[in-house]
Amino acid sequence: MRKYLIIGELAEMLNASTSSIRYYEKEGLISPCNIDDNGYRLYGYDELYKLENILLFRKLGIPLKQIKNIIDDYSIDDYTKILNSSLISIDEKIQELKNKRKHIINNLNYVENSKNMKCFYHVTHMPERILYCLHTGKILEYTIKETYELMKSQSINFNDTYQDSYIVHLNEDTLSICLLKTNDTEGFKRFDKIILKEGLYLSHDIFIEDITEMDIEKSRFYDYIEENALYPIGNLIVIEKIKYSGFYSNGMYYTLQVQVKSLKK
Amino acid sequence: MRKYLIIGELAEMLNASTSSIRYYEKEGLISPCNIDDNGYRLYGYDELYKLENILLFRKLGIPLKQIKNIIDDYSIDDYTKILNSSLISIDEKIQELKNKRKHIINNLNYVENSKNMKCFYHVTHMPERILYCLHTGKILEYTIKETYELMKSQSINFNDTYQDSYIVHLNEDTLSICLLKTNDTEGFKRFDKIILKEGLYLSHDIFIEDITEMDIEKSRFYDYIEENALYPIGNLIVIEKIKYSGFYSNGMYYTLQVQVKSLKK
DNA sequence: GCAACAATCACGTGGCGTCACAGTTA
DNA sequence: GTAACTGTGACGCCACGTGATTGTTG
Repeated sequence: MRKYLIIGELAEMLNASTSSIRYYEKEGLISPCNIDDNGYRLYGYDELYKLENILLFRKLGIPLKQIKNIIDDYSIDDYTKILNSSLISIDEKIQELKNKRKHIINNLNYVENSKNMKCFYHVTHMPERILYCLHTGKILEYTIKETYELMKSQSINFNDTYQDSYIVHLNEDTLSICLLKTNDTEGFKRFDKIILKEGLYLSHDIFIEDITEMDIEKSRFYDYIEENALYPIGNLIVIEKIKYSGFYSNGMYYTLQVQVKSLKK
Repeated sequence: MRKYLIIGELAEMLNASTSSIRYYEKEGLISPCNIDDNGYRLYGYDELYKLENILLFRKLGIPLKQIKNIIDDYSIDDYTKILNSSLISIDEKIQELKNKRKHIINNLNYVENSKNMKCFYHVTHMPERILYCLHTGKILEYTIKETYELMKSQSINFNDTYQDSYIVHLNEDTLSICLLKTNDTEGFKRFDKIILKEGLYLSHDIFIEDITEMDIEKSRFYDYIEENALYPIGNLIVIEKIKYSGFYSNGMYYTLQVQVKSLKK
């Protein structure tokens, strides 16, 4: 019986492909311990364990050149260093994936809500939120170029407004571009802020294709408040959910919100 | 003032590169809403939101062709379907990364332990563990080819023995290839199993270059037991940690283990 | 005038996969 | 004989990045 493994057997043991093993050889990472009379590559335990480590590093996203360096002048310190650093990058990736997860779930919830939007009113307890007022003006009339210039002049990252936050309109006369955050955020401290107090809020999600529909929606919202005997406290908050207005819409998603005193107690 | 964005401005807003935007255009995913007199591409809000969604999908690892399909015949159902499926793949990725994390931490602990190996004896409480006996024979004399054939004939995945488990030697006369698992595992039920009872175990990690050193290590181990007035219960368990014997070794890592009755109480 | 943009086009990159063609094994 | 392997070498793939060359803007 043959003593060593041929390439396909090695590949099978480690769930690799023969072409990748040959590629690693071409790049100088691993070579067979022997060549059979028929020209076949032969591999032993050493190559098995070595290849397994190479595959581990590849799974960690480490490029072949770097793996080659690790192999070429191996030291325990380098080995642990690279494991430690990939531990960090794994943690970062996990965090990143969790954020994406949250983002997607928000998105899915929103789509779900928009299906049965008519009846979607809910009262929830909200933590204290902070509105950073970046600009006051009629944002809806802004061209994209003007929005861009505004954000640039204030050093605002579009992703900040897009990912975690919303653009909020306060009052009917003086619309403001605001960022809504639940934590006081370094880097936004230079802006005026308005605190939305912790408490019960009535929320209503809407989708409108033309801004003229907004008035109708607002009066519906207040009708609902009256019908359900809720007492509104303070101003109406209009949250513009740009992040949900992706490529499937010709309109915009908003959330109408107001703090309420619930009577049902 | 210009009304629309030029390519660099769009790229800046979304943290993309101009070359990727042009590439997306070449692939038919997005096109400017207008071309300026000078030939510059111009983009508006629609393109901004569309591109943002493209970038989101790219971040989720969805290939451009598939994104193009989503754009070309868009439906809410497809949109939610793809978000749901990437949710699943994100969860899988998170799980995979967590497993890698565990693997790396084990590895790091092992390297750390191997530094001060001489003094590394520890008594810990272990849960019930199950030994699946896959084969009985003198494993140490097996060629790699024989190991391969054995695993193949038993439909054992090398990764199973490698990732979560260890090869275990029971008794001195009848060495066995065993898989050590903490949960009863579907797919291994066909094998004989031995239960290692929950309880206190003395562990000792060793690294040996030649199997003849094993006897010395074993007697050292029993010396330690005697010196520290521990009562051994049952057989000595020799766990062969193939997964730590990567490309930095010419030998093999083992853990010697035995259940003990601690006198210090 | 000059730096920093824009445009187009061609080529390079990593980490393999795939294919053609010939020899080998079970 | 035949299917499934092995070998070598060349080319293809994705999602861009890079660089050359030319034109435009501020």
